[in-house]
Amino acid sequence: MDKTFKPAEIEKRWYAHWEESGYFAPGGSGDPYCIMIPPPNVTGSLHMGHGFQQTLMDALIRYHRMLGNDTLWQVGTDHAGIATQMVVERQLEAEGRDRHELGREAFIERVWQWKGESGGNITRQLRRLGTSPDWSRERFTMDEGLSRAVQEVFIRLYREGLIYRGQRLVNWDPSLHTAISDLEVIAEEEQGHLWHFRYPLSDGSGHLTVATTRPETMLGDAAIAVHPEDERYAQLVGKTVDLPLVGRQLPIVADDYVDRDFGTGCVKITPAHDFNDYALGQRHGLPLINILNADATLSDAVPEFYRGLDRFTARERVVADLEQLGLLEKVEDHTLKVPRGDRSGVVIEPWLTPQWYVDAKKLAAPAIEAVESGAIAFVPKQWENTYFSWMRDLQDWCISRQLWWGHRIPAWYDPEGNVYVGEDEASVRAEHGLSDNLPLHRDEDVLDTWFSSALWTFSTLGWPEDTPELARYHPTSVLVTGFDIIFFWVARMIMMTLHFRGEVPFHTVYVHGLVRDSEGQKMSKSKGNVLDPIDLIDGIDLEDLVAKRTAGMMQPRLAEKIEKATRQHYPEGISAYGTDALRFTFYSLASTGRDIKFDLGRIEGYRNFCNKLWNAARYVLMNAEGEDCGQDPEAPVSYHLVDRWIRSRLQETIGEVHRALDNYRFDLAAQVLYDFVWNEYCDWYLELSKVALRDPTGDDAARRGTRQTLVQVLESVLRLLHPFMPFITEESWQSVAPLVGVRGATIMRQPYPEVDPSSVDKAASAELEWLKIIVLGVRNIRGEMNVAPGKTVDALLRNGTENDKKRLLDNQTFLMQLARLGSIRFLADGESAPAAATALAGDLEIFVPLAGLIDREAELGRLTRELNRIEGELKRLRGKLDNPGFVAKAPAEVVEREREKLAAQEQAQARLEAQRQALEDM
RNA sequence: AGGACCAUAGCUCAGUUGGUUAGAGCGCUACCUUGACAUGGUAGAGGUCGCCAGUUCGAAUCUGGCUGGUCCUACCA
Repeated sequence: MDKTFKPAEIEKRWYAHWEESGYFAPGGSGDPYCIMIPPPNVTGSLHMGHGFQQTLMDALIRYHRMLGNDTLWQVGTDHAGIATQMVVERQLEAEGRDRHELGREAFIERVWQWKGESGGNITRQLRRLGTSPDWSRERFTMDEGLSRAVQEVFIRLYREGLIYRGQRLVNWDPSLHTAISDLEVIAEEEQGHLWHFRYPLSDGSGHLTVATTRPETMLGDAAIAVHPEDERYAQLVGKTVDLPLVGRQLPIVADDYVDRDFGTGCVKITPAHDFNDYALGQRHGLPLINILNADATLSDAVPEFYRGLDRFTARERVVADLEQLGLLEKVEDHTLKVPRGDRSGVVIEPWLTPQWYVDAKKLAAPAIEAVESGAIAFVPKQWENTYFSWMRDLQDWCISRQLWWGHRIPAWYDPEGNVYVGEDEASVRAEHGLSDNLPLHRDEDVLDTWFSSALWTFSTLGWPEDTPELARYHPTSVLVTGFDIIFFWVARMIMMTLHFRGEVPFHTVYVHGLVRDSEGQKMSKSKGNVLDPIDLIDGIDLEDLVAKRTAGMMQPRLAEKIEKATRQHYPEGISAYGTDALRFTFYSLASTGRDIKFDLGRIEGYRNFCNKLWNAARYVLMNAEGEDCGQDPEAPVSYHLVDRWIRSRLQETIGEVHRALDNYRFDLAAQVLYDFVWNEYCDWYLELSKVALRDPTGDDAARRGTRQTLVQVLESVLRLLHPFMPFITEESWQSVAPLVGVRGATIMRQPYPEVDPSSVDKAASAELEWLKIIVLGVRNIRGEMNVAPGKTVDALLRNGTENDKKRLLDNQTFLMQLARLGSIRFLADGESAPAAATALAGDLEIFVPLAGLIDREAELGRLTRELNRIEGELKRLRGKLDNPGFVAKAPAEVVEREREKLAAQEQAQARLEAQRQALEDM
């Protein structure tokens, strides 16, 4: 074994072996346990959020697999309609072509081809994380089976009246030429202007002033609205104004939507280009004047002069023309929220188009009920509120997209515009008795990607077929997801699954935080602060990292800034930490918080932890291989105190890990394991074992017991750690397991450790605590007195009980080795203590004689500091116990505990005070 | 505007139903290459738990208010 842990080689070797051996497939006779992967976007590459999420799921899966559950982790990707189409369109653009030139069929062919070449990227990366999904069942939302499920769902919802086609305002992306959902629109504050225009009253009696942030929309104005109780305008309601530049007469209407205090209190109403205006228009029967084409140029509905202009050019033109006419009253700077498409980044237009909708309100009621009743539980629970607030105010879901890549809507139109929904053209004709010469054309649109993702839990298991997998693994056990897609995906899955399966998609939704950089900033390409989990595993040098982060940057200034920041943050690049260290870091950060700040310092610490574990295994193997470790059940074995102690502590650790994992507290599990391995097993037990194994007075049974304990505890620890650090545990386990008499092809399929109550040993714990206090007391003296580590000191004990005396007898060798003592003994009756440094272990006093190596003044200082601390403690305790309310009302055992503390502190004070006197008198 | 969440050591975070001397890792200081490990060991410094009230015998923990920060939803043209 190497002196340091080298992850790269063993990771590749073990992963290939696991996958080839089929260890990831379901199996086991226990209850089914199933997780559906939130399908990553097929165009994507692995980012820290994926890494984090996959790692959490893998721990759950490996844990349950080892618990004996029949474990299915369903893996796959989604087709990401817009994103994927954009990628391929950009490729075409680079070739100087576009998709229209290619035609729909050839274009889709091209997308499939691209998917075949690059779609495996993300799954390759998932493998690097050591995840253990059942790759043989990998699915893609555009697969034949899943497409069938999508079609089936669409047709059935249509027939049930839950899908309908309607013409209304949607969020239109003028660069992608498609509708997008509310959730794909990001509205952020930007600097703009508020233009004030005068609209002359038709009767010539003056004008009204309206304010707008989007002047070009005035060409589509249909009315002016004022507040019904606004006295300034009351007499104008019912009159009309002349719309400048257009000449149309607009009615003045009263509506309490208007805010009297904003601007002039008069609002121009453009029903075809604003969601609020649309609603107002409906109330007042106003016409919809659609002034935009699909690409956001002005349509034929505007005066000829403006037709075909881009919306922003038209804006300048309209402002200039109104100014010319003297109708521009003023322009103010104004901050407003501008809606932009999260993919394209362009300003989104509310636009009037025919689209398909799901009647979400009807589907929502049972979905709300499922969470209220506890059939589905969110962890942490607070996310249920987020879910409810979204569900209670649900809008109908626009599911059509004007794209080519996706599930094409199974609807056909005849020349009259009648719609027929069905599996294919032939069945539509047959069902509706349409003659063969009636021309039908299929709807051009595809469905929102989330429509197919909403079916994910059951479509991946074979629905609408009645498969055995569906019966066995559905409902699934837990969904692991980020809070950012509770609306997007979780809610829709619940609605669809309840409707089509009559059961919930999963029992638990575990909501994790979002990974951010060390300053809490969201990681994004444009900020240049993204970390690729693979780079943390393999390492990357500075130049490559800079190149990677600035690649494809449109703005050179931004690239420069990113380069500078990167060079500052990672002057040495990033070193290779390995998968296990990365994973353990993710677990340790997975607390209940919403933000996960990823700090390189943490991963370095856990890389060191891997190395610690590695070296602990090295030590154990060096001492156990080729030796008698008690594999033979006939050989007599006796356990020394230290063995009984570590075995007992192991049981507590096992219990805590179970509790933590059952509550999705990966951070606590990681903490408990780290603490046990490093601070107990390595720091104390391994050191104690050295003493035990070298003890010339020990017998074979005892040495056998210690070796057996060394290997058994390590072997258990490896199994405990395996769900978190799969590679290092597998590699070590292969060498360690035979020493405990276990042989197995893989640790993956070994049972997870369970608490063995018979190994819990309170007495051993107490005695070892005693040993530790003495060792730490002497070490503290040595440390503070600057005694050279190589030098031994002597220790004298006084005032011990019979128990202390017995313990000394039993543990003398351990004390001497661990505290580097030359001798240790009790003072004889009547023997006076020499000038010494003092430590206390309860009643027991420990003296380390000064005898030339300890500084009297330094010891006086040390005693004084300790006495001051005790003084503070006494004050606190006396204050508490002098309070009659406390003594009367607090539970008796609490009062008793405080009294004991007080007595102990008083005694410590007396002892140390006496010692100080003694030193001062010298 | 409404709602949610957060505020604990220099940094990143734990702290279970109120009772601990408030913990961990990283960082910091001193000493040490001792036979598993310098990706290490030993010892140490460092916190009036954001602020103010209240409930209680007792508050980091419960309640209210304030301040600061993050996010979500809805948006005023």
